[in-house]
Amino acid sequence: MLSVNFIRQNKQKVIEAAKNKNREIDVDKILKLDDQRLDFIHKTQNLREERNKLSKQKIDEKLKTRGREIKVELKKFEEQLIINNQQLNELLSFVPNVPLDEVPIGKDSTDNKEIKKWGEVPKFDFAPKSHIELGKLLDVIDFKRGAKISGFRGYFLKNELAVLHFALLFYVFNKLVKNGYTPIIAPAVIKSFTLFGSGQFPWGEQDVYKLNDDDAYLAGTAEQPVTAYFSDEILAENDLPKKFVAFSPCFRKEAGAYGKDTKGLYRVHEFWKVEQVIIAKNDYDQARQLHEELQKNCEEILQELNLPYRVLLMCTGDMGEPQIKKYDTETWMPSRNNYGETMSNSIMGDFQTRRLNIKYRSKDGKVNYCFSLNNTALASPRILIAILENFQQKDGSVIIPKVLQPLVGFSRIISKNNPA
RNA sequence: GGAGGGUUGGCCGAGCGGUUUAUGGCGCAAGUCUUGAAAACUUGUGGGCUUUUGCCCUCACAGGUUCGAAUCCUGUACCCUCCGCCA
Repeated sequence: MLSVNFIRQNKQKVIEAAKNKNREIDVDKILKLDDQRLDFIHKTQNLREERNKLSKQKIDEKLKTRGREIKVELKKFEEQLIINNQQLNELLSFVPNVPLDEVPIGKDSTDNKEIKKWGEVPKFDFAPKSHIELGKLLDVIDFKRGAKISGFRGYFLKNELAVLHFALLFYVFNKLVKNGYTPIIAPAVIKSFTLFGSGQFPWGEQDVYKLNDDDAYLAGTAEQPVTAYFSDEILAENDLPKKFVAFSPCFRKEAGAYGKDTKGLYRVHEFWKVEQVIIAKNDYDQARQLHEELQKNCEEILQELNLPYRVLLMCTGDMGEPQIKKYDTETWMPSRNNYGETMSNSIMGDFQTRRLNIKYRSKDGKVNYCFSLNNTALASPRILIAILENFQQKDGSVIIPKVLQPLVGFSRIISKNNPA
């Protein structure tokens, strides 16, 4: 959420930003509604002032009559103010955040800028298999029964891969704990305000599972519960930045992605993620530094796993509405013959913290909105695609990354004689 | 699911129809003092409107009663205790 005052003072910038993010907004209508809002505020304030003065005087019938009149008038303006505020907030909630100057302007993913490449893309002297084929051969993924039990995009992870899945998540979680991040297990059943707060709503409602008639939804990422952790609180500047490494299951309807990546583990309804979340003070330079730190963390993880990857600086047209700068980290996936997104690293500025009312008191006593950032540390099973496909051998076996071998207790996944 | 008790500022905690502009304490910040720090003292410490002065709102949230509500009534949310169920 941007403040109306910011929009008023940076009208052209806000209009440009929305256009660059392929969004339409009506800034003039917003400003007109705000003018009306101020008018109603003045009217109600004057009436309240009169009422307060009245109630301090000695009461007689004449004052009582005026008191009743004030009550009626006040109610009229208060009701109009409420309607006005609703209309204003509705429009405001659709205004996307303004990207930083270094973000390239572009229409879609073709305009993203590749800023880094790491690792050697493997060259196979045999015909490499996809993770779907490997999963079947090694008896470690069961899509058929997954669909039977869970439905479209359902899957079971089995045997060594189920163990590897846990090992990966734990390895990454523990690595960031050692880096000083506060470990946290986040709820996946969350209230709607957290989804609005993170900026998932109003844009991405169709992608979220809603439970029954309660105010209960399934989280699509731990970003949602963890960013909202400090909602309605005022933190001390000395305690910032707050850095979290969060674990949660993630649920996505993928309603806008029918027909896209329909096979395999790439795009599934249910997965698990270790997520980095930072709540920081209102400082762009520090935010940029923390953004780089989050980036370094996720790249180290891929390097330790020895997976080839590249980093993209996302253009305006391929960014989410809340974000002001974003890196996507993509890992090489042989079956796609391309890199596939495995991490997404964003600065949100105060967009989320305004919606969630997260503030801090600075050393001079002033209260201001925090900044928030987040980046994936590891999402599984998507990362398993890269591991299975990059480390496959001619005989179909898969070598486990060295750093994980002590955790899983084996060094290779080999094909089963009698796959179930 | 059932029965009670609770929710006041960054935190603790008074107030239970009108001098409450929400007592008091703690924490935090600034200032005075000091070589520096501590202590002590002074001031400040939620949001909005307003050029200044000042005004309005804020006692979980939403309604209601009243000339007037932190205070009385109703509903909702959340927390605590106990019973039941349960990995």
